[in-house]
Amino acid sequence: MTAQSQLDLFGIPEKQKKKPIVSPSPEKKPTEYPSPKKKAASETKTVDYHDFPEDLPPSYLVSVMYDGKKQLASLKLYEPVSQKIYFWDDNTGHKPYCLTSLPIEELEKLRRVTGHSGFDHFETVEKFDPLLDKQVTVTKVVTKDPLAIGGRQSGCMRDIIPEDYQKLTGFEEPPKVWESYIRYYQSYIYDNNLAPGMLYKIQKGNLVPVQQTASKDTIEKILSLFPDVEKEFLESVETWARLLESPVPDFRRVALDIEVSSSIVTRVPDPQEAAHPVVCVALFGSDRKKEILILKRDGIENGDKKLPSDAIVTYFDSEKKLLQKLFESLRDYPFVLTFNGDDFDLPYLYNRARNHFSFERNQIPIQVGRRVCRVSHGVHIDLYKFFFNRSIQIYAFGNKYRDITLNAVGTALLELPKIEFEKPLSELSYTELAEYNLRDSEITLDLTAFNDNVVMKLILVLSRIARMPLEDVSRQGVSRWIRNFLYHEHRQRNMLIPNSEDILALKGATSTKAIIKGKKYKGAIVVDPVPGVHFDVAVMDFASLYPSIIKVYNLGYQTLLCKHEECKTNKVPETSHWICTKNKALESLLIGSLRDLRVKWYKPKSKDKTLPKDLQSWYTVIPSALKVILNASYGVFGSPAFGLYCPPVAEATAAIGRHVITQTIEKAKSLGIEVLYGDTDSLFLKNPSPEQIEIMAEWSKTTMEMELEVEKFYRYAVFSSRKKNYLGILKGGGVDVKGMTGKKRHIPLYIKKAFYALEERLEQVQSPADFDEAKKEIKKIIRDRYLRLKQRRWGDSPEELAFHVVLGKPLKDYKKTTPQHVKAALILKKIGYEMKAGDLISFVKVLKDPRVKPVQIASNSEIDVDKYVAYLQSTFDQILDALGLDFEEIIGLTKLERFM
DNA sequence: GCGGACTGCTTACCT
DNA sequence: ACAGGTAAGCAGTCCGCG
Repeated sequence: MTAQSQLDLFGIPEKQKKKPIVSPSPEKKPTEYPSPKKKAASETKTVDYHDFPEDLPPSYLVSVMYDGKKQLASLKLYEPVSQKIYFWDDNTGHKPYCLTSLPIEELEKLRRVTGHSGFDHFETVEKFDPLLDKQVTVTKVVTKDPLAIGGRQSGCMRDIIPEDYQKLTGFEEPPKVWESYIRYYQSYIYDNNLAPGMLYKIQKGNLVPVQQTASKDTIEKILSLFPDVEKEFLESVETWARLLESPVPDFRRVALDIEVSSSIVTRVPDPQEAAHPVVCVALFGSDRKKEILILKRDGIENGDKKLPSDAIVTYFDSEKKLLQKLFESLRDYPFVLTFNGDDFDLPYLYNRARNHFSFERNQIPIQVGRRVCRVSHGVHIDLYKFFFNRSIQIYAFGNKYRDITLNAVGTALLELPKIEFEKPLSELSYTELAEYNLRDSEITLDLTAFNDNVVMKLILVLSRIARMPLEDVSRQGVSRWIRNFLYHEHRQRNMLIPNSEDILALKGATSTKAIIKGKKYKGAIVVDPVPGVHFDVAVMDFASLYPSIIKVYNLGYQTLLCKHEECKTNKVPETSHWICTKNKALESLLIGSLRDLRVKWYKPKSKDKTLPKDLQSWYTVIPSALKVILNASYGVFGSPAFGLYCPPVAEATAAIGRHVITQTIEKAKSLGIEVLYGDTDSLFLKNPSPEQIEIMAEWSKTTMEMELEVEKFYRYAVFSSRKKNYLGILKGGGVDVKGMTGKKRHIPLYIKKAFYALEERLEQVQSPADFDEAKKEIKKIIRDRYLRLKQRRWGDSPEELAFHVVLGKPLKDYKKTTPQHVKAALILKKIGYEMKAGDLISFVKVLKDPRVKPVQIASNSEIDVDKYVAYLQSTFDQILDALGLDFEEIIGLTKLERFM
């Protein structure tokens, strides 16, 4: 539950390694298989990258899609030796279907069903209904086409079965339809027990999974960590272990970035219209191959920028030829990376080519969808979407990047900033533009290549866990990942996948009252801190508290509020909910085994420095991926967007969490340990002895089955009376600052600098005796900053005084109030800036009326100094309280002056 | 007409 | 489109005040 961790994937960038296959357990290279016949990318108009080999050596399943023309599932496989994508079409005759409670005889009465152009046939099947807790007989309605099940048009099975049957019989309760919302290719993955990201081969035209014989030892080792567990739990661990211990390919890929000429500087060109020419394109390959395509234009200087000597630079007289060459180069790479390519680069290229140069569809290797753009010959990954993902941002990259722009993410993760120019892009020379363009593509590529390709590995491992194509897993959120792996497990066990609304109707009600207005249920406990400076503080926390609770307490939508009378006494504390004592919940089993695998195997592995480099890299990726999933595994149950949405599951988890921590606090007190603070799953203990710590850990394990461990020791910690707000100096150095204003991103740099100086000074303090001296210097730091403000000596421009606040929604949606950053944004809009949700607004506080001004147009003379003094005060009050200091006294106001 | 108490909105953060 | 809890600042409203 801790957000920060040594396990995040951020690190100093390394040179990308050249290695065909990175295998955690050394695999035989698949060279014994015949090499697939080569098919050169021809320059003719034919786009037939569908290469359907009879035999294919071990290849990674990277995507599954539905081919509407052929009406079947089509797979993309990445062969790591030739580094090409091959296609395989389903040959098993698998078809789309949904399930319904109506028997065949009744369904046959429904004309619109049997007469539907997409209708294929009915089958009677047995399933286990997890909501009714019994075997049921249902009818499988099989169709020729997924659209017949539940497309966007009306008249599909999902709608007409209940509608028409109700009309026919006049019954109040319409018959149920299940699994009609599942995408066909996902259904195909579930039914065939496929795992995207894993190795398959094609043998005499059939798809065959490749068994990983060499990883057997590792699997055995892992399983031996779980001695006395139930068979089902062990099987689950084994499945996860197989998915996670498989080798990883080297992804041959290219980053694409385009530049478009535009008349208005502050506006992004519309990709639908694609009205302006594509003037420059940069391609940056994982083989470090650089290609720059430049359109010749009137009046543009060549410029004197030196481009890299190994870059292939081509000038084009005609934009059409440029596009042709670009498409040809793109086809050479199985994986295409962009930053915002779904919404800009790819649709722009497609529409430009179609609308202005009459390209045929098959001449463009781009497929434009509503929200996603694919490349027809391979896999397109839009890194904007991936890095935008909150879970990835926080848990995988430890919140290292704040806003999601190529520059911000690039700077934070790569130390490779964008190239800046004083003039607008339209005025750049050819070589200047090319340099800029190439750098963007380089950043894009490196975002996936740094730290030994962690990002590619992360996407791969997530797609294995979630059973989703790489394209989807990189674009969708954690609730989809968790939903899909749970759906898959339902199918594997022949369980009916319940409709979300049925779960909600049966067990949707919560029974606690949230502290925050508008929330569904009560959450975690935050203990009031003991204000002051405390030396020798041990921070103990529960390892994955919520996943542990889900595991130990058997939580899941099936087991909460179950049907059995005899379970009703098995109450969740502080709620009216009960938990089943007869059956095991699927979520409990799966999340539990995943948690145990992370704690028992992957976390220790990640600290093992004796492993070879590539293995070390892999063993940092996996715990991060697991962390992302586990951290969200509780929250999704409280989210309506989640397919198995069940608020009582989330509510019970939080309630048990409160119970666990409350008991632990009581235990500490009974041992005579002072509890200084605690939040959700952590306890700050004042100077406990090693024995006391041991007793706490042991007690927690035996009485609650929860693992309580020391996370860190503070030499001393500083608390005010505020929750979620403290500063801790670690034993051995380093400062943790949590929740303090001085660290928040929106605060002006001018104030942050003072806060940082304070931090540095506090870090020097070794003992209570050192504080006297430190306090003196802290007073000086604050007084200096204050005086400089008063004397208006902050620099040539008010840059350092700017607040930086994100625009949370489109400007027009601020209806109830107009916050200051919105006022600033409105001014910017007036002078021609395009303002959209997610933009970071920088503004300063001024004396004149709207009291704020965008920093771009503000000058030193108009700054409202007193406002900044007030901010300085509130920022430092958070610390000064505890140190026994007073801001106003520090800046030289006497008690009397303050009173007045 | 104005100021203080209050509520609600908004953002950033913690676990 | 994972959750709830907390801090802070500001916008807007209501009420009392001869």
